[in-house]
Amino acid sequence: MAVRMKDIAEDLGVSLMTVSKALRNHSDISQPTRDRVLKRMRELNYQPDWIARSMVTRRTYLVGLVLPDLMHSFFAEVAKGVARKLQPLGYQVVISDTGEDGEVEQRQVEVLVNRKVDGLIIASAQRSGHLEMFQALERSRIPYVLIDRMLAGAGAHYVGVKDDELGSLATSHLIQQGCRRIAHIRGPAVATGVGRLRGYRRALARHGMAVRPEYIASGQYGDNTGYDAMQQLLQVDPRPDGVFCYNDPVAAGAIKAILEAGLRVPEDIAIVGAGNVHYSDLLRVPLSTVDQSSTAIGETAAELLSECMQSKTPPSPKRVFIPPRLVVRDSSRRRE
Amino acid sequence: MAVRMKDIAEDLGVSLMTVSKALRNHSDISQPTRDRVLKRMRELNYQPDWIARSMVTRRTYLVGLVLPDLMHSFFAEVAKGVARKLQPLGYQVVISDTGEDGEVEQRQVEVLVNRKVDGLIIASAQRSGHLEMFQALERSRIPYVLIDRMLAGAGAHYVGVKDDELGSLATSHLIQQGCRRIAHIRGPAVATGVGRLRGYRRALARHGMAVRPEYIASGQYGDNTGYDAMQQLLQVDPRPDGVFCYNDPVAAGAIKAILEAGLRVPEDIAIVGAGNVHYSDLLRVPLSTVDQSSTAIGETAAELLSECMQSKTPPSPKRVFIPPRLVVRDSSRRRE
DNA sequence: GCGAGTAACTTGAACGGTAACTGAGGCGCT
DNA sequence: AGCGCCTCAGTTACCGTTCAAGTTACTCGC
Repeated sequence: MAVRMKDIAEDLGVSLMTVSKALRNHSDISQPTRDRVLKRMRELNYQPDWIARSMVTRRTYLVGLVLPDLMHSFFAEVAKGVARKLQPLGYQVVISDTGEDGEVEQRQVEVLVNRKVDGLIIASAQRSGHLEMFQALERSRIPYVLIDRMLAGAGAHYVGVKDDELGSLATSHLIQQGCRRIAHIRGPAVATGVGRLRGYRRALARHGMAVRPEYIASGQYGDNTGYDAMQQLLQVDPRPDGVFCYNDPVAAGAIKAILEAGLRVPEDIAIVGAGNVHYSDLLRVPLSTVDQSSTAIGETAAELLSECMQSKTPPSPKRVFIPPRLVVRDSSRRRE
Repeated sequence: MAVRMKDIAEDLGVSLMTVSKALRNHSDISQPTRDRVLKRMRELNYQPDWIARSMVTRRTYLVGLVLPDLMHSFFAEVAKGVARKLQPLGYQVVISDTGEDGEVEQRQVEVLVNRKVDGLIIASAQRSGHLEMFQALERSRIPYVLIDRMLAGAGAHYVGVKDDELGSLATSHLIQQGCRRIAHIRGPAVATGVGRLRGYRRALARHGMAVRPEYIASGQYGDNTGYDAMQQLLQVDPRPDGVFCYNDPVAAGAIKAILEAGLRVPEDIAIVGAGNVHYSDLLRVPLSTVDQSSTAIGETAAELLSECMQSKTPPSPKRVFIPPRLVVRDSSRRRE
């Protein structure tokens, strides 16, 4: 089997503790001894046993990353950001895809807590108001950072954009492009969905435009719901001339519906999405969108979490807002 | 702190071992005692400590999933398939994104082996011929399954498509659609790239068409390389009228280049990709592609691996080939 | 020349489990 | 009565590490 510290100790005729100290370059050991030990370790290719170590240190160097949907490239990008920051620090990332299901999420978080991960990063699929999971999390004393979707509840760390700002930015852009009948395909009743809707409303109000309920269609997360929602909007009279979509997949679906109806994007209807997924530029009509700096979100969350995991006392809740950034492509360009 | 078996034992006035046996419903325990123990466990919400258990059982219930790029939705889909199969069995999946870098991959695999994962699923970014990593893996006795990219080397388990078959299928399709000057944007020198190229060659040969070196452009993995490669191909005289692209992102980039050059897809140039990524239908031109059943690959690999992890004796290497399936969309439809 | 101080190493007890024995009774059989 | 066997529970010994608390042996000041 693998080499253990004991083997090296016996081999060198020193005690186990000496080896252990040398390994972790503890202070009270002489340079010659330290060298002898380290040399032998290298020779035997000794690899410390994480499990045994975890057992006594109570740290696993495992971090849980709980995401609603890995196939949504926004989250895949976040995951990359998280891993990139955390791996150099010696952490491994356990990714869990909840399929946008709050209950699955809750179970997964339980499992991860049970596994004694050192920390968690969560883009929660919990509906607003459902906070049991977080109360349980608080009790477990495991530090966690929320990303993308903020929950009103307890003062948790958060990294993401302000969704109302995002919604407002996208909507204002459509107004500036000359759209006058602006619709919104809203997302589900999670924080992001609600916030973006609020931003949409606010932007309209600020420009003195009325919010027409029939211009607010319910989507969910994916492209087919965007397709369906858009078909409904096309029935409304007068037809909208601009649509702010909850996210890019929804927007892509909406564009498909518009083109199939024989209309043009952006001439007849301008479209803005959100997320700036990496293939936005390759869609039927290159998609205008609001960039959320997904990689930065992942990296920042990872940094914040690693701070929390270092300090013994839980630092006061921090909220990092990443400014949303408009990326204009063809789908909304109506004026030069 | 958390409840331990010891607490329950003392609480009930039985020995620790009794509790342990009851928990794992070992045979030599009476029903009444078992019930008493289990009841108390539930009351105290006892959660076995994975780490302590791993320490002695030498199993971690962790599985490593090593992928070249999570943002390529093909791999994200595979990951979902793997997780879906493995989580119900009590395994957690540790995902590692190697960024298509063989060295990073090697380090990551080392880390995972070191962490004593129970098994590995790998879509390797190793260039063909570089087998050190796998030799080391064999030595570690940790079961592993290769996916997507087969390596000629040792008899490892494999799940994926036959890439030459895939290449041949795509190329034949272009021929059937009436293309006569068929180019290929090839992938890197990993198994998939090589195999698809071979299939392309074979299909041309079978139809008595010559393979023209200037029709084979070097791409890599991503859409921008597809874009660049296509621009080169557009310079060739005579211009190709059909292109089989290494994968969907490459194909998407190629389409962008063609449209920007003022040509039409598929009328001037027909395009086929591979992978059937979920947004294929939403691209500039809905993309014809070869489906590789990514989810099925993930699930099958997971099943195969869990078999290996169960049986004490390493089962003989199995290769599961998933038949590639042509999905025709607009980008290659030239005949009704 | 003696106690205090210190540098360098050792000891023993966890950490929370599991596995392989060991042992106490009860029962049926000769 | 004595033997073996079965059922159920308890004992003991780890698993590989870390940590707090020793134990040496040597230096130093007075």
